[in-house]
Amino acid sequence: MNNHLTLNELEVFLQIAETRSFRQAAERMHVSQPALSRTLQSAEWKLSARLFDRNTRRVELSSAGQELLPIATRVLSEFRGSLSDLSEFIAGRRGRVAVASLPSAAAALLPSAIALFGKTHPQVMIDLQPFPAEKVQDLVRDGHVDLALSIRPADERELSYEPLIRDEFVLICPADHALAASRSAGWAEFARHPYITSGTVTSVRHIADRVLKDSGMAITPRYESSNLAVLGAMVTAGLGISAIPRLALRLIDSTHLAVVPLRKPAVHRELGLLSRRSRSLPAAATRFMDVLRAQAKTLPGTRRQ
Amino acid sequence: MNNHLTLNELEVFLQIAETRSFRQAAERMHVSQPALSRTLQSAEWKLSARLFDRNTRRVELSSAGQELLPIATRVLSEFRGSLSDLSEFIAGRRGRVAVASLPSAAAALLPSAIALFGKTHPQVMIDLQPFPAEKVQDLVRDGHVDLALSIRPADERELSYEPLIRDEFVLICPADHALAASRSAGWAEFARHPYITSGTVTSVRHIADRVLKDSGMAITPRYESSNLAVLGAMVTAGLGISAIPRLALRLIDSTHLAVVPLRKPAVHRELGLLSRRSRSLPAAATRFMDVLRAQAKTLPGTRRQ
DNA sequence: CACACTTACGATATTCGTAAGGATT
DNA sequence: AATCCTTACGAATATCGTAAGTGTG
Repeated sequence: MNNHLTLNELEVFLQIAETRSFRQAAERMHVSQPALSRTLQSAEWKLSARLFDRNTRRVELSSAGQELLPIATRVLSEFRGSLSDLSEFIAGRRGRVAVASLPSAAAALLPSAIALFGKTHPQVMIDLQPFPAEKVQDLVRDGHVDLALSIRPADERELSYEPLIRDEFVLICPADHALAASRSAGWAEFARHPYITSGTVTSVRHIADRVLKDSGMAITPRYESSNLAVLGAMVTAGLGISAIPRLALRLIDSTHLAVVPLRKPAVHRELGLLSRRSRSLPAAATRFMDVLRAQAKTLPGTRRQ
Repeated sequence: MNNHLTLNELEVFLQIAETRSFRQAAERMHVSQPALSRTLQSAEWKLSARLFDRNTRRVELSSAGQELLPIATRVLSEFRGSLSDLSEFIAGRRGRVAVASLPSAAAALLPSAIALFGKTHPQVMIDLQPFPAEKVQDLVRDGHVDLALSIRPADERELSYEPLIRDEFVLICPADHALAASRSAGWAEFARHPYITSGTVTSVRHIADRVLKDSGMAITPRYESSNLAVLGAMVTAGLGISAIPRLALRLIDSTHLAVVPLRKPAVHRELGLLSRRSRSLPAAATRFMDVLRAQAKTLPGTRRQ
């Protein structure tokens, strides 16, 4: 025989204590009165103490009952409160979502998505961490973030990747540059004008290098900056021209820049949702991914795959 | 279907979370492993969320499980702690006992009883309230105290009375008084010497008055004091002699007093345990009553009935 | 005698353990 | 192949509701 009190027994005790009547308590709990009577007896048997001094006309708390009353109230309310908090979490209405992202996506796509998500999920905290692609992958793989916005990972065994947006490469040059008025340009321009590249570790650099290598042209960068804002300033200053994904424009002061789509060949950087396989996501994270997918469709200057 | 979590389900969850293994958790809880598996599934079904990301080789907390872990720990420990406190109370090892008592018994019998009780019940607080007999009865009847030490109540329908000690009346006189050396005395002495009585509302006064009336002697008090300590001082000062129960000597500075048993006739004030009928006593109060009964047997100058 | 709690008893629902199944290393 | 979690199923246990019983005002 188990001599631990049940939550139901506590509840029965509480209802009898409140109504001072077995019959009314039974009505409240939608059970027959004998059933409730037996439940209380079971509790009393387990405690080896009467909880109510009662006869057919009076029901009063015994001393043990008086001692149990605050306990039952506290335990039950804490139990329910906590479990209700938990179901809020499970429903995705409360919690924390850790998101890693390439800096360009963090600046271009995520702020509006976070704002939209926040309207329907005020109790969910979004923790946004901008990092280069490799670091982003590590964060997802190690479980430090729930999801990420990044390029397709080399190894998809542990990581799940879902394409979201295609980000077109554009040429940037000073507003008064000869190319500024062009409707489109080719990568061959980087052989004719000083070429500024982004830092060696970025995904942008990798893609640009590959395109230039495939083209067969021998193009040597004139300058290099691992910081896109600095790179933008260098272009503005007339030091040269560069190629960046359109989304990355959000990281640059483009007031005095001209932006020309690169169409020969057209090159896109694909960005997608990264998450860890074999790990269930918090519901809030799943909801946030839904918002990101919806948001990606409406992004200007990008095309869905 | 009830969709409230069970304490057992919480416990199962906690054990699995601690051991990260269904099999080990089942051993700890002394149930078969399939039973435990089903219990967890029931919890997951009720919450509409997986609590562990698991396969046959790995058991890890899901995000919902991580959220539930501190809740389960807190709820279960509070539940057990509170119920363990309660069983201490029910066993009489913890709690509070409110005791009312005639002042003489409070001074003579109760301090040593409380000291003895305190040795075996360090967690029980005794609240001792000295009052005249009528007030004592009211306190018991209204439930303000659990038990009392007093004279037999006039109405025993609501109050239960159990005789405990018989307290012999003694004559007190100055140490240099003519009666001081007597081995015993009669109530007739109060006709031959100035007689000091206690206040009108006390049980001592009622008994003395009745004895004197029954004796047929016309004895008028010379002085009166409702405070026994003052009465004792008056006797010491030579203003007269008095009759008090032997226990009341504890309320008096008897350094310069002589105490002579009153034997013609021998008169006793009976004191007993008073408690309320139809009301279960806290276990600690019952234990204290046991100590009082034992203590009463050993009291010098009194005889058990 | 009317009302409220308790006891009795048959029916229902829940929980359990054993045994077989399936998946991962 | 070994280990661990899941599913299946019959058995044991617990809980329930109806009806009869008991006591109090």
